[in-house]
Amino acid sequence: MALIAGPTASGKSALAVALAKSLCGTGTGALVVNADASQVYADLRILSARPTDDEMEGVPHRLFGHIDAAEAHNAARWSDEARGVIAEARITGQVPVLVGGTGLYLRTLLYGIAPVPEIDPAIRAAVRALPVPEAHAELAKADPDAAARLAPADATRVARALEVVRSTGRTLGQWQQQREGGIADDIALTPLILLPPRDWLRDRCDRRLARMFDQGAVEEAETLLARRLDPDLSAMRAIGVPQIASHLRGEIDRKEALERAQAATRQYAKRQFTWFRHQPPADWLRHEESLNNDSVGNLAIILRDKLLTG
RNA sequence: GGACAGGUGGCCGAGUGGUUAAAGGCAGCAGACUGUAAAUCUGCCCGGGUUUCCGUACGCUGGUUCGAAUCCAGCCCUGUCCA
Repeated sequence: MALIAGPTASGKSALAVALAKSLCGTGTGALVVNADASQVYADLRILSARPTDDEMEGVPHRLFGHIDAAEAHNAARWSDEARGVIAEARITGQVPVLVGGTGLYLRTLLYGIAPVPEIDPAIRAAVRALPVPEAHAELAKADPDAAARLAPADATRVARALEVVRSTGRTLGQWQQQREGGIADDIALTPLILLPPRDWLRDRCDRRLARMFDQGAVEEAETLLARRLDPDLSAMRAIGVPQIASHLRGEIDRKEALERAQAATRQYAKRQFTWFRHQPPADWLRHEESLNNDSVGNLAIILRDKLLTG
C-alpha cells in the first residue's frame, strides 16, 4: 500500500494518479483512496477540491464524496471504511494508494484508536451545549486528570473528554490505554510525505481558492447552506463555507470572502505542515521540493518500484 | 485658498503627562494533537542580549516639563466639507 500525505494544494492527488497509472503500466491494478476529512462530503465537490473525472484519468477513486453533509463523519468511521476498501483491494490484487492531508485519520487507520463506544446522543448534546468554561469546570469534577491536561479553552477536547466520562463511566485516559483497529502491522506501507516550500504552496493555495470561486464555489456553498443543517457539522465548517455564508448574509463582499478563505487555507496548510513534520514516524520518506510534471513522474516511479519490489 | 477631522508597531485600532515597548484584533512564525481534525488549542510576535539588560519607537522639527505617544509652536501629509 502506498500513502501520499501532505498539506492542501501540495499536488498529492496528481501524484497519486500518476503512481496508479504507472502501476497499471506494469500490469498491476491500483486505486486511489481518499484520506482527507472534507473530501468525503458529497456537497463539497468544488470547495474540498475533489478530483474531477478528468483529473482521475480513469483511475478508480474511493471514499470521495460518498458522505452526505448532514452526517457527522469522523476518524474511526473513515478508518473503518478505508480498512474495508483496502481489504477488497487485497482480494482483487489492486494496490491501494492513500492520498490525503488528515493526519489523524491516517494515524487512526495505521495505529488504531481507543475503542470508546458511541456516545449517548443526549449526553453529547448536553455537553456541547455547555459554554467551554463550564464544561471545563465539570470536567475537573468528573475527570480531574483530563481537566489538568487540557487547555481550559480547548473546546473540542474538553467536550470530548467530558462526554466520554459521562457516557461510558470511564475516563478518556482509561480508554486510551488501548488502541484498536490499526493495520500497520498487517500491510507493507510505502509512505511519502510532501513538504514543499511554503511560498510555493501559499501561492498555489491562493490561486486555487480564486479558481474555486470562479468555478461556482459560492453557489455550491449557497446550496449547502440552503439545507439549513447544524452549523457545527464538519461539512459546514469546511474552509470556504463559513466565509461564503458571511458573504451571503451581506456582511462582507465576495472579494473579502475570498481573501478570508485564502487566509484560512494558508493557516490550515501550516497546521498540516506541523503535523506531518513531527507526527509521522521518522523513517517515512519526505519530499521537500515543489512538484512539477517531471518530479511527479520521477516520484511516481520511485514509489512504484518500492511497491513492486516490496 | 479657507473650515473641520486625523496621522500610533506589517495592517486595523486603543491610549491624552509617569506603573507604556505601548490594550485589543488581524496577518505571520513556532508548537500541540487518540472519534467534529479543512476542527480545537498553546507560545512568540520592534531590534539585539537566549531570566525583570541595552538600544530604538507613536508624521517631521523644535519647545514646555524632573518626565510626553499624550501639552505648545511651526512644517509635511491624508480624508471630508466650503470655495
